Amino acid sequence: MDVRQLFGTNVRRLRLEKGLSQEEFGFVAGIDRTYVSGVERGLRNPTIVLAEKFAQGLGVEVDELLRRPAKGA
Amino acid sequence: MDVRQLFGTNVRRLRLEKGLSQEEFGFVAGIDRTYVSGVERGLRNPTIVLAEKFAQGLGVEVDELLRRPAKGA
DNA sequence: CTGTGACTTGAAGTCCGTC
DNA sequence: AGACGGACTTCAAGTCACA
Repeated sequence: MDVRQLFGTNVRRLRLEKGLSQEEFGFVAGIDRTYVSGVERGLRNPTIVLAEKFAQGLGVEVDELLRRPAKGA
Repeated sequence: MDVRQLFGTNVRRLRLEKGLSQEEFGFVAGIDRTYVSGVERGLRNPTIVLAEKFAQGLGVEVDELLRRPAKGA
């Protein structure tokens, strides 16, 4: 699994859990909505600084967004 | 603590634990020695794809490099 | 062996709009 | 609400010489 895909999947999951649209999330996180879209689809390769911006907007730690889903869960 | 500093500190710690010089690590990870230097000092803002390259070279998961040191340890 | 400044090229990141 | 396109500016990627 590609890191970008992994990152995007985690972002989407957490964003949905918070019941936010891409636009709303982009607004609170201070990130362009088209960029959010690209990231969630694994098309973008964000920097670690941007990654933290995503994390803060989602209320989680950065490393959580790069964590591989636990198999046994 | 800035993410870049955090990332760099983790990289340096892990690299030292493996007893590698920046040059040696750069070689195994396929990253320029000066780039490694810049990252370890928190001057660079690597992308998540680069971050994974660092992780692979160090034999750890990506999220580990962005993990904040546990206070109670 | 490492730090550092400088440099070119490519991609990150933003903004516009459309479907 | 979200996918997707183009054009644009900024900055990261990657490498060098030198301390």
